Amino acid sequence: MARRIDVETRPREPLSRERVLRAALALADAGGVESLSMRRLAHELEVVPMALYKHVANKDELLGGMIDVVVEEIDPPAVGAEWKTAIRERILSARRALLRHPWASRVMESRTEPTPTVLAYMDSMIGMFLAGGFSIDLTHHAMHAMGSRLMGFTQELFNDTADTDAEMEAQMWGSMADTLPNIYQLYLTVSHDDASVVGPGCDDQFEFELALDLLLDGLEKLRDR
Amino acid sequence: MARRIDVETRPREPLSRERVLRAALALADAGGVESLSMRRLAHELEVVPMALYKHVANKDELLGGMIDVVVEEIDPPAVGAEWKTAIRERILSARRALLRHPWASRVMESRTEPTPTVLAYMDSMIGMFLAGGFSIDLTHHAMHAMGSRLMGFTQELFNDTADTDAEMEAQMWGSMADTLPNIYQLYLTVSHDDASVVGPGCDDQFEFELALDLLLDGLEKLRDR
DNA sequence: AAGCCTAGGTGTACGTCGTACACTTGTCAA
DNA sequence: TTGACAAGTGTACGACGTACACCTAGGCTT
Repeated sequence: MARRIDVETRPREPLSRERVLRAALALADAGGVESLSMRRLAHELEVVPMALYKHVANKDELLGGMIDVVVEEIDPPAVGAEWKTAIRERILSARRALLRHPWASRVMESRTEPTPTVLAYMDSMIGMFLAGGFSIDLTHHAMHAMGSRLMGFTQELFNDTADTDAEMEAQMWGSMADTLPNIYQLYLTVSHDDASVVGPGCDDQFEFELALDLLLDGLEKLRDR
Repeated sequence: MARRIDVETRPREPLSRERVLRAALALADAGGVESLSMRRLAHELEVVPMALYKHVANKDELLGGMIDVVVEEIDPPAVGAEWKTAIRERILSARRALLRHPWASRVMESRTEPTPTVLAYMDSMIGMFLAGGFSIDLTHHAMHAMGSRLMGFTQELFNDTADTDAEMEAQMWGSMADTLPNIYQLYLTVSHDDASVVGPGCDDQFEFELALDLLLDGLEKLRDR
């Protein structure tokens, strides 16, 4: 009887919480969060599913850890800058992190409890408002008014990234002229705007900054009143 | 051999899409959306799981139908009112509908494609901005800036309705004084504010209206420029 | 009256999921 | 040498959504 041959010569570096998180990030980045299962993740790491549970309590904690990684990618507050530009820049940095990991906003929304890392981010944001001369009460209102936009969330209802085939889409727009005249009108004007647009004729970055500035300017007026 | 006795005398009214939706709404209202499964829903209707599929294509379509029911609860636009109060009132009505069905916002966020009912609501919202004298372009920006708030979404990051036991909470706040000083400070001032508050010392309705007015006032300024 | 179509409800089965629990194995301290 | 402990394994369970074949009762055509 032949003895077992080591078909796998490399000793396979051991798992670790960090390695698990990295692989989970990669999986979610590549295929969306719905393609991230404990079993698939284990498979990716060439390990049996239950091995993950030695490094992560359960799937929920895994998701929390993944969010922490994303939040930690957000730049620290700029030093010495005026409050508004400092907050603005930080939120734009958060948005960049979120765009790098499109699954993150959905995951955050689906969770009920914030992780300590997220709390720390919120705490630092509160500090930025206070440092900008906002009273405690007004800072409180500001945090609520900004809401998830503080984390760079776009807060759009539907990300129109769904790629339907062109034919069906054309037919849809055709029938829309009668049933949804206003949306149709909007679509017409937007689609032949200037060329500095993303996707279906609409610059998401511009829209985000516009809404952000609307809020920040409004808050500033409240502060100075 | 005794013939089978009808132990079930009432003929059990037949299923229908509407009956399925109503039962699904009830289930989600009662126990949250995570307690809504096709199997449980079928059980509630005293029917075998697969029977549902004669009235609903699949679970996703069921969720879409549930959202439609919620959206249809939103009041129609007030006639003859000024644009800002009309939009304001309608959004507040949407918020009331959402508070009646707390699962609805999460479900909407998790979907990629809007239902025709939701599209109709958006269309009518666009119409309200146009009727208020907004240009097409500015209306477009307004719709983006309002985002999911148009549907009454609160856009808070974490709904602090999680009821942890008091002891753990007290301990948490204790350690927080050092690690999260700003959140702690906010908590201190908010918790002994005036008594016109809801829940943990914070009037969600007030915060929602404040943020809403911030945006509407800002948009109005853009329009008049 | 006879036959048949069809809408609506049933039963069984498959593949996937998260994870509990008992086990082996490899490593290092005493 | 022992024996504790951390890390990985194997098996199993109860959910889940839903494909597919089947039954059955009512109403229509002939």
